[in-house]
Amino acid sequence: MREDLLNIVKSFFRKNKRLPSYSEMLSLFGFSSKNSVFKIVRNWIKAGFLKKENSKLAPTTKFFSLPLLGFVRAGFPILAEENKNYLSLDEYLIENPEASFLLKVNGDSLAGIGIFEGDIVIIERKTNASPGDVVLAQIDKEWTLKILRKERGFGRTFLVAANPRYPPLYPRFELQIYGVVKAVIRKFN
Amino acid sequence: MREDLLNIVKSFFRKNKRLPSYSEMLSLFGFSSKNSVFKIVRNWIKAGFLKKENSKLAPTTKFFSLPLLGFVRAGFPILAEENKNYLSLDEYLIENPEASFLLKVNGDSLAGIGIFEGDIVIIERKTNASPGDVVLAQIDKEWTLKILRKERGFGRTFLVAANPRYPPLYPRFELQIYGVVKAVIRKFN
DNA sequence: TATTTTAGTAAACATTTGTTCACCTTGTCA
DNA sequence: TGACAAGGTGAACAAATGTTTACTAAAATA
Repeated sequence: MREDLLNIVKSFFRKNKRLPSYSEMLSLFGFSSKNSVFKIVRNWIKAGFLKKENSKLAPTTKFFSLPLLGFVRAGFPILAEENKNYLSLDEYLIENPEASFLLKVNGDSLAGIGIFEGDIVIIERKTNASPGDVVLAQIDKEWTLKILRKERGFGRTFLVAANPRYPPLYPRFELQIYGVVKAVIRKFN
Repeated sequence: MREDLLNIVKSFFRKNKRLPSYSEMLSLFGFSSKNSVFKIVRNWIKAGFLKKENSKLAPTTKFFSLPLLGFVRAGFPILAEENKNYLSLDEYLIENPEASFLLKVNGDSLAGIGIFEGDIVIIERKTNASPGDVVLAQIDKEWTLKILRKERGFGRTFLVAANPRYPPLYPRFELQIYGVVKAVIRKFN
């Protein structure tokens, strides 16, 4: 399956954001006949790393994905080839790219749910949200990132932090929701 | 700048994992001369969304990126066009794709540093790590995800949780580091 | 208003693309 | 041992690609 050659293609894509043409692979691989490339590519298509529609080559999701492991139980991760799952982060995290943006978090008001200063949250623009959602909102003209709550009965909506040091925020005049947090990411080091 | 047409191209790329050819853009845009496409693409290249090397078209990082906002201070997010930053998640999160894999977390032993059950961590394969790193390790043949610590002086290395309910783990025989956690991601809902 | 720039059409073209065919070598395995 | 699939070379080719040139209409600008 020439995993080595596939890695060459992967790093070419990483660098150039496109697949190499057959002639380019020719020199990348050090071969001298386009047909060898043709046959190798055919295998990758069969294996599901690449695909072709009307003779235009493109990667598949699998091409970009990292293996996803899981623990069977406290003890052993599933490493077996057949149990591997693959996940492409971009696709996993961003469902609606047109309406999404990122926000760098500051403050520790959401520390209780594991959102810390410096984390990046993925926010999807929308003006409605459900109780429990983490929302980017404007409360009485002041921007903030908090958890949305609703009073029992036909209650008002208000905002709470996930940190006992911050009191709940009840809007004096209006509470305008701007987007909801779909994911958090944090990089170490 | 025809942002609308660029969005068509973006969603084409999202779906097909490649850029459309000029003829394909022709029908995507509803134009009837390849030259109009040529000129539009030329503008996108000038604007930094696409690039070209020896007449092969490819996206740039900016093409994939989401706008990254930040709070100036408690109060207002930077929304101004000129202050926008862009970030491509895949590139940001995975520095070394060949050596990286994902692991679904279970247990709450790292809850103190905001790593919860169900989160996904990005692990980079390596056998050495520094104290303070979150590591995937085998301690006396048992796999675990913990924080690496080193005793003062010329001390032994051992593992600790980020949760008072779990005691530190000193290896009886050996502590084998398998990789270090570079990032965490958590999806809501 | 007159003038320049921008966005589009239409046709022509060299280059490059992916594909196919015939052939050769090598290692696998029955 | 013999057969056969797999991996490679080399040449040939139709189709599609990106580019160029000339021309037009509309919009921006002075």
